[in-house]
Parts: sequence; structure tokens; C-alpha cells
Amino acid sequence: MSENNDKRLFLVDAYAMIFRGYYALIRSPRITSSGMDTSAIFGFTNSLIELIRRQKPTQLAVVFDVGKTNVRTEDFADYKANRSDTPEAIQLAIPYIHRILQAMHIPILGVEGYEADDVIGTIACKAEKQGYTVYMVTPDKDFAQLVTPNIKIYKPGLKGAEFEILGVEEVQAKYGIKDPKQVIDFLAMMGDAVDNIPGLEGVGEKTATKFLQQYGSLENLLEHTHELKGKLKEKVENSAERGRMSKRLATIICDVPVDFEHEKYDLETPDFEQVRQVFDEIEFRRLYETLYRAFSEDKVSTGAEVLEPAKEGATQLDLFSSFDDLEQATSQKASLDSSQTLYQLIDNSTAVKALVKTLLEKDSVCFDTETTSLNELEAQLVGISFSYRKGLAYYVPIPTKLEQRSQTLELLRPFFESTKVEKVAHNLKYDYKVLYMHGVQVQEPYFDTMIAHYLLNPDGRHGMDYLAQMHLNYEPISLESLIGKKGKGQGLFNELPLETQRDYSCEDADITFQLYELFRPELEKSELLTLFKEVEMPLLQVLAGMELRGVQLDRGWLEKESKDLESDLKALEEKVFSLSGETFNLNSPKQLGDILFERLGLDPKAKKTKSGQYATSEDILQKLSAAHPVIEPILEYRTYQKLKSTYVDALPLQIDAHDSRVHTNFSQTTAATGRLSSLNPNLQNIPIRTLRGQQIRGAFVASRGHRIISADYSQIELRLIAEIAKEQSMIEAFLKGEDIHASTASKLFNVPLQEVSKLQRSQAKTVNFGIIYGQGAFGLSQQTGLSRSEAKSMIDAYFATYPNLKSWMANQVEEARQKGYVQTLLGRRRYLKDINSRNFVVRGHAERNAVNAPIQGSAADLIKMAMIRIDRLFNEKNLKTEMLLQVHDELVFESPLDEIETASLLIKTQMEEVYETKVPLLVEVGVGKNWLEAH
DNA sequence: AAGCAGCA
DNA sequence: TGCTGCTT
Repeated sequence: MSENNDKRLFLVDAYAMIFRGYYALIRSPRITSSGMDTSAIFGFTNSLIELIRRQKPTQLAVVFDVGKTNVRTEDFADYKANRSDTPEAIQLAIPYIHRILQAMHIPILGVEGYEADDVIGTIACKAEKQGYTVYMVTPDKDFAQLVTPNIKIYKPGLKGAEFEILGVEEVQAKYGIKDPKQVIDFLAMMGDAVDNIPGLEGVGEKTATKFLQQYGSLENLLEHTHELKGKLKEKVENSAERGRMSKRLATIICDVPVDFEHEKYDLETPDFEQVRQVFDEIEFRRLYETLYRAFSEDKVSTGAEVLEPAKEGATQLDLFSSFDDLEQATSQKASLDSSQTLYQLIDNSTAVKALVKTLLEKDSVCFDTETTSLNELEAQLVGISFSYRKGLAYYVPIPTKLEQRSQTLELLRPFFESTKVEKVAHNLKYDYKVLYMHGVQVQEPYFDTMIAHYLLNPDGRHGMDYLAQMHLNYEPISLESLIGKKGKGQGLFNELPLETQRDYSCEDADITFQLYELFRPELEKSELLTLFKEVEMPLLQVLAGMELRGVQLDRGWLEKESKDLESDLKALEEKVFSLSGETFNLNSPKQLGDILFERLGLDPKAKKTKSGQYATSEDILQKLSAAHPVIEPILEYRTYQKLKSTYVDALPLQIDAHDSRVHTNFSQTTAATGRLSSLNPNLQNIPIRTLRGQQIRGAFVASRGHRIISADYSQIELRLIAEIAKEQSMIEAFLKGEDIHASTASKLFNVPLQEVSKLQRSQAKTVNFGIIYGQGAFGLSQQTGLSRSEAKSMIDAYFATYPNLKSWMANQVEEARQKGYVQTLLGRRRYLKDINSRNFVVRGHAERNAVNAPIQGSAADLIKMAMIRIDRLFNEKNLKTEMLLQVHDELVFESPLDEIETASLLIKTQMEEVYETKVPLLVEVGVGKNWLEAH
């Protein structure tokens, strides 16, 4: 293994890698059955094994910080202070990682009193002298200073991203410098927040780069400060000493008392049995197979070849089913490659026909489309892959020429339009829309693996590459590595060689099919299959329809409003400048804060945000409005600026040139409660509160001969709370048709309903609202301006009025503790792993979610059901009315004039009768030429 | 609270 | 990346 001409030493920066692994998984951490967070261990170990598998180091060691690091702390007491609050999961991880490394026979290094950086630096230098090529394995940019022709940085790829190797040239290019050593000067000038290196005052990345090009080093800069001008000159001169200290802090020490004993670092075969024991303990199942493979694959002997981030051919897609036990693996070693996957190109009509015939005999078939664009409306089909068995997939290229393309699609049509075969895909709505634009309408039954995972784990991430790694322990070819990063230089999928297209696409279909096999039984086990089949899958098609349809905007009005706002803003800006006696960028909260609190000294105890800036949010400014006349125009400026930039100017840019309509995208897998979310553009946050904001809704217009119908559930969440918690007095209020906030106030303040004051009603409303959003006592005081204890007693009074509500809430929390999750009316789950946390902030959050998720989620369930039924009835009755938008408790339609009454009634009835409840569900319907009038 | 988005 | 602000 260790030929002389191949001496490649990898030094792993342990803590940096552990942190990185931990944060990479922070959104869906790995938790064992006993509740231990093993994300950090997994992240680290996975990267390490990946490194061994792909790079085949000859020498390898892992370096930790040991004991107190006092060499630098003498210099600057705060050094690395920011790192002290290490998460619990990381502290817990260290002993396990040590055990794993020992079992793998990988040396653990560390020198008391020195940073791991310094140990790595020292060993790297020594190894270089002995003819080694050294790779420092770390995401930390500080190491760039050590780079030489034989010492490089190996930056592992994060989740699907490729790894990076930084040699001299890369470092030069990245920092715009001649010598990697200048990285020290660079850090000394700009500072580094993570390591608490202060840097020079007023110098950031840009300025530091400029200085380096001009002066070459910190010292030289400090000698020439007289050449600088203005504020910057002053700041740099004042912080010169700080700069020199920063340079000492940033310098990695290369004379740590440690030797490089190369024979100890030879990469040896692990003690598999021992590794397995540790893995078993922390419930790592698939990682063991990866480890075994890393050591059983053919060794590659020349460094240069291995280090090219080359793609492995798709034929090497490993299927670890055959690695279930060690013996089998041993006997198969090195020969498993092409035997287990078959990715076939289907490029003539005879073969396509045969394929479709086969597909039509299957119960479930997975497919994946490849296109030229992420925008479904303009995407051209390039190819489609199919898979119905693990390891097996077919790729059908779709010709560019119209005639041949239609021919191919006609051959495929029977499959897509079959009502027997279940069509499996990841993010099926995308494929549905693309095919729809090509004249093919994919029919139910559907199985979207992305949505399946969303139901199984609504808080997690649902991307295919990510799921492949988590559930199949497999890293797919990244599209980016084939066609380049997003932006100008990005290539098109159809320009790739056919074999590459085939391998990439088949792999996706194959993986999706494997995910399907995994998730389907899981859905069943969690009793989510009905929700999935009856609600989410049918909804997919409804949403696709809404997105394809889009909504018409009044471009002329928006353009005029933009000009009006522009001139209003100009006037306000001048007013602010003259009142404050200074001109600055009003859009910069940072500059605004400085002016208000430094120059005008408005509030000596001004609040700061956590990054040290002055907070200038609306509620803070509002309190100051009496203190200075400048505040009022600032607030007004803010409001208008927001309207202009976010809506008036942004919306016209999203108008599609083909049909002059805006096509938003509804995400069915983003909000953990079960709500939808809308993006590109977000049409769920169009203003309504203020008069001028409202006008924007007027720009959402019905097309000629049509009207907008808006239908909104009145107080659906409160009604559901009353229903689910069986809160009798609240139910009665709804039955009597009372104003619920007034009714709450009447009970809360013990006054007759007729005598409830405005303030009382508004306070009751805030409490009701707080319950819905699970805000708790703490948020309430913020919202109302009441003191903490006043808010507290208000909530006590609230619970005294609604005792069943209180006990229902307590019940939810209890249920979450026992089962680990809470449920909506339709069985949608939200897992709350923090419900037993010892940290009361974290636990409190989970507890509020235990109450909030079933309410918000149930409301989401109901409106989703209503959408499906309305859509079906429109089709059955052949109505031309079309659903355009959903805004959580509101549906917006576009209806031909002669259908308005029929459609309105149908909509209202379906929404109100969507689910049988004791509390009546009330829907308010409005009609108008635009969304504003319809409200 | 939790979505999305604009801006520096 | 952090801050701010719009909706429900």
C-alpha cells in the first residue's frame, strides 16, 4: 500500500469536521431510539469514510485540540471564546468518535497546550520535507496560509457537493494574492468572527483585498497609512496595534513539539468487528457497509488520478443488499460493479413500444423527466427514465424535432394516462406540468416520494440527493457537476452525451424507486397512507392546474403606482435628511441606526441586535416617534419602500411573457404544519392591512368577461379549537353567530356582550390569536404592550373562561410526550423531539407546537379537502370557473360572468360542508372585478 | 410562529 | 448573512 512514489498524507482537523457534520444535519438530526443525537458522530464518520473510499490515502491521522490552549490565550483573552458554547451533541460525540477511530486503527493526535491547527501545520511541514504530499482536511480557510506546492487543503463536499482541493493556484486566485502566506495578513486585516480575531477597524473583505494588492503585507500597510484618506485612515491608524495582534492570532504555529512518525500513520485495515460494535450501539446501520466497501474496492495507486473529482460510472451504483453479511461481501469483492445495475438506453420506436408494454403490466412504475429548464412553462423535454425494480432503469431520449417528439410521446402516452399503473416520481408536480405542456396529462394513481417523506418527517428536508444519502447511503451524480453551477455559464442537459444523460437520469429513477419501496410501508405503518392517497396526491393535480393557469395582473396600474411611490419616497427622503441634518442610505438599517442613536442620541439605552447593530424595527421606532420628528417620515418611508420593492416593482417582473399572467409555485412540502407555501412570487403575503397596501390586491384582476370570486373561512382555527377541545361556551358563541372576539372579551372581563369596549375586544382578539399561533404568555406581552404579569393574569383569566381548552392543551402536550408526535383531524403528524428537552426554551417551543400544529394543520387539511372536491365538481359539472390561489384560509377563483352564482354557491357549500363538525364552519364569499373588490 | 423576499 | 416586514 505504501509505495515510495505514492506518499499522500491526510491530516483531518477533527473539531472543524465534527462541527461541520453536526450543522449539516441540524434540520433533521439523527436520533437513536433512546433519544441520543448522533448527528455529529454520523457527519464526521461519514465524511471520513467517504474520504478513505475516494482518495485512498496512504497515511492518515486525525488531530484534536487537547487541554487548554494557552499559547495564544496569553495574547488575547477572547480568542476563540465564541467556540466555548459547544452543543451537547458534539460533546457527547467525542468519546464515540475516539472509539471509532481506535477501532479503525487511525491515529489520534493532539499536543497539550496547542491548537489542532498548529499541530497540523507542524506535521505538514515535516512530512513535506520527507517527500510527502499533504492534504489538510478542513473547511477552515485559515489553513490557506500553509499551502505550498506539496501541501494542500482538502475541503470535503457537503451533502452532494463535490469536494474541493485548494493548492497554491487556487489560493492565489481566491484571495487575489501572490503568496499563500499573505492569507495571514488578509485575516489580520479583515478579522475573523468565528475565531474572534478582531482585525483592523473599518476593514472588511473588499478593503483587505485592495490593501494586499497595494501593500502586500500588514506591516507595509501600517508604514504607509499616511497615503490613506478620511475616516479609513483614522480607523486603520487607531487600530494598528490590534492589527498586529490579529496577525499573531491568525498565524498558525509550525514549531509545535511533535514528530512526524510516518510508520504510525500508515492506513491500516480496520478492526471491522469492533467498528461494528460501536456502530450498533449508536444505531448506524448502513454506514458499516460503506466502510467495508471503502476498504474492499480496488486500491488506486497514483495520487493524481484519484484526486480528480471524477464521476464514478453509473454502472458502479452499489446495491448493498448483497452486503448484508460480511462473508458474502468478501466473496463478491471487486466484482459487483456492472452485475447489479442495468441502465438501458431505449432509442427506437420498437424498443419504446416494448418498454411501454412492460410498464403497463406493473403495479407501480417510477419515472423522471429531464428538461432544459426549471421553469415548467418553458422547459423542453430532453428525456424520460423509468424504473420498476431496484437497479434497473430505462432512458428514453425525447427528440427535439416536433414531429419525432410527438411520435415518441404518443408511444409513451398510454403509460402516463393509464389509470391502473401507479406513477411514482420525486416532486411529481414538476413532471406533471412539463408533460402537460407537451400535451400529456399524467393520470392518477400517483405516488410522490417527496411528499411521502414530507408526511413521514414534515420538519426535515426532502430533496432527492439528500434522501438518497440519508436513506440509501448513496451519493447520486450531482447535476451541477454535469452542467455547471447556476447562472450564465450553466449548460443545458440536452447538450450532454447520451450516455451521460442515461446514467444520470436512470440513476434518479432508480433511486426514486428505491425510496418508494422504503417509504410506502412506512406510510402504512404510521397510518398516513389515507391522508397521502386521499388528500395530498389528488391535491397535487389541483395545484398543478392552479400554477399552470396563473393569475392576471394589471401591469399598467402597477407601473403607475411605482412612479407615484417613487415620488412620495423622494419627498419623504428629503424630509428625513433635512430633519436629521445628514444624508445617508435610508434603506440600510445599519446606517439608520448609527444616525438615530449615535448622531441624534435618541435613546441612550438603545437596544442592539445580536450582531451588535442598533435595532431599528418598526415597534422600536414607534416608541421613539414622540422623541424626534424624524421618526414619523422614516416609518412612512419604510412602509412605502416595502410596498414598492416587494410588490409593485417585483410582481411585473414575474409576469410570464407567453400569457401575461403570474404563475406562482405552491410548495406542498415546505410548511411543517401541513399548510402550503407559495413562492416565485409569494402570493400568500399580498398586503391587506393598510389602505395603500390593499390597493395592490386591486392589481389582481379577472380577465375579460370574468369576475374574481374570493371565499374565506371565517375564524376557522378558533372554530376548530372549540370543536376539538369541546369548549362548550365557545361552541355556543359560534352557534349563536356571535362576534367571537367580543364574546371572549365579554367573558374575560365579565361585562355584557353589548358593553364590550373596543380595547377589550382588541385585547381578547390578541389572546385568541396568540392561542392559535401558540405564542404563549411571553409573546402576548410583546404584542399588547402589557407587562409580563398583566399578560400572565390575562391568560389565567382566559383559561378560567375556557377550562376545556386548557385541559385539551395540557393533553396535547402529554400526548406528545408519550407518543413523540401530535396529530390533526386527518391524522397528519408532527413529531416533536424536543418535547422532553431539559432546556426550557427549547421545550417550551415544542409544547406550543404540540398545541398549534393540530389546529393549524387541521385547518390546512380541511381546506385541502375542499379544494379537491371543488375541483372535481367543476369538472363534473363542466364549469369553466377556475381556482387560482389558496391563501391558507381563503380560495380565489376566476369565473365567467354567467357562472358566478352557480360557482359561488358550490364553493360556499363545499367549503362549509367539507367535514362534519358541531361548530358550523362559515365561509364568506365575495365577487368583484379584482381581488380587492372581491373581498 | 413560520412562511418568502428584498436589501446592504 | 442579518435585518426587516408582509401575510395567516
